[in-house]
Amino acid sequence: MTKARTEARTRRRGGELLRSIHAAVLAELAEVGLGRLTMEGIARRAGTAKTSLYRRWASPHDVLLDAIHDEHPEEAASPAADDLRGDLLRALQQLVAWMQTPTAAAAAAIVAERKRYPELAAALYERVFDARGGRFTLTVLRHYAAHGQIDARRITPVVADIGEALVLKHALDADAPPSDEQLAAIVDEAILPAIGLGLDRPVTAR
Amino acid sequence: MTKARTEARTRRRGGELLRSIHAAVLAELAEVGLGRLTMEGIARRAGTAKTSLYRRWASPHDVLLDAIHDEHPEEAASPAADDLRGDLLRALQQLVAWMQTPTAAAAAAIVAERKRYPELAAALYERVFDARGGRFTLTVLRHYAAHGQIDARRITPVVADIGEALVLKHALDADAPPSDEQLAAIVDEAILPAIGLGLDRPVTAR
DNA sequence: CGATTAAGATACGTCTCCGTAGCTTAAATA
DNA sequence: TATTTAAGCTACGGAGACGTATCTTAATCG
Repeated sequence: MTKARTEARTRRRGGELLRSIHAAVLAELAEVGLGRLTMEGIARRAGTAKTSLYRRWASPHDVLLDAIHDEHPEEAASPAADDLRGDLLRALQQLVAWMQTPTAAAAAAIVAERKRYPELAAALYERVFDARGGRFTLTVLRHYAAHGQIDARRITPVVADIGEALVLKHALDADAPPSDEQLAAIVDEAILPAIGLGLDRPVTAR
Repeated sequence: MTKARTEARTRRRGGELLRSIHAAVLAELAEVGLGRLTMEGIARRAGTAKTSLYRRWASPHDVLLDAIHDEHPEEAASPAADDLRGDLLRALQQLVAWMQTPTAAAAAAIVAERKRYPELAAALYERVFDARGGRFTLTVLRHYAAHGQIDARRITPVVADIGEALVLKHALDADAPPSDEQLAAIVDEAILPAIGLGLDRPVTAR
């Protein structure tokens, strides 16, 4: 008697199976967390056999690293027009969009537990954060500084981090990314004043 | 023959034992993470019997909640002198000091995994973040606004978060809290400009 | 001091995951 | 089509944690 289970007759190989496994490990990470990632769990979710995983990877973390490596988005930084405020806003919107990616969720989990799994964190920085520029608003700020529209001396490490830091903090506090209005407030009330382009009064009534 | 193990002759009870268990669960959390907290691990580390834990708590998370509840620091906000910059700096220093606390490490772990363990996160906010004011720089800003030294309309939610957000981001990026010089840069380059007290040129050469 | 309370020690069956072995069989390749 | 390659399936002993039960005994209280 053949098995005749629900698993049908088709046997996936190579790329198709690989993509399924990558999706499975990211989903598993989101559900059970980094500390409970397990070969059995990944195999279950991917609908494959544990032995097939062990043929390619030695541990759940190795599977995860491969998944992160292959799924990273790799989008370019925003090209700057002649609209500093709009470009800053778009840069933060790109950041928010990326934050809702499965890869970003995985990255957050890894960063949060970096003390426990330093190799994972190191690989993450190497393969994701360094690969994509990382810096969202900094790209914009440098562009306008290069064109003499803002004082280059104002673009300190602290100033370059303001936008990202506030988006991050908002996401942590509210458990949701900031809205476009909140992004605008970040630009108007924090970033622009820091580069010497503050308005005389708050833009958002409050 | 009695056991004569290293565990000596003294049997701890009540408060002493409880404190040991609280320390154990925080240490265990730091070492293995929230997803791998285990009654056996806590018992081992506290040098007590698993059965003694089950008599009081139903799960590792319950032990952890008790520990957080009892260990929270509860320090008061900085009293404001007539030195806005200095008070902001001191507020951020208080934040940095708290971040190095075991309770803060536990809080970070819980916040990072709040999607997975929402009851834990809820309890954390209730028992820690609400209990202590939470807001470090906000207390200072409100004080000076009340005394008319800064424009109250400038103190928006975004502006109130700038200091904390940058400290947090620095800690995440560098895996270490910011130094006093870096705190000063945060105050001078981000917070003060946002409340309309920016200097004409950057304070820290860079 | 005697009685009561709470902690320590041990043991148990059950689960889940570990990593590996062996075999079968579908898919790709020559 | 025949062969090779890679995936699926099942099973195993080992480890660690689960939650509970039982018994002993130290600490505390009346």
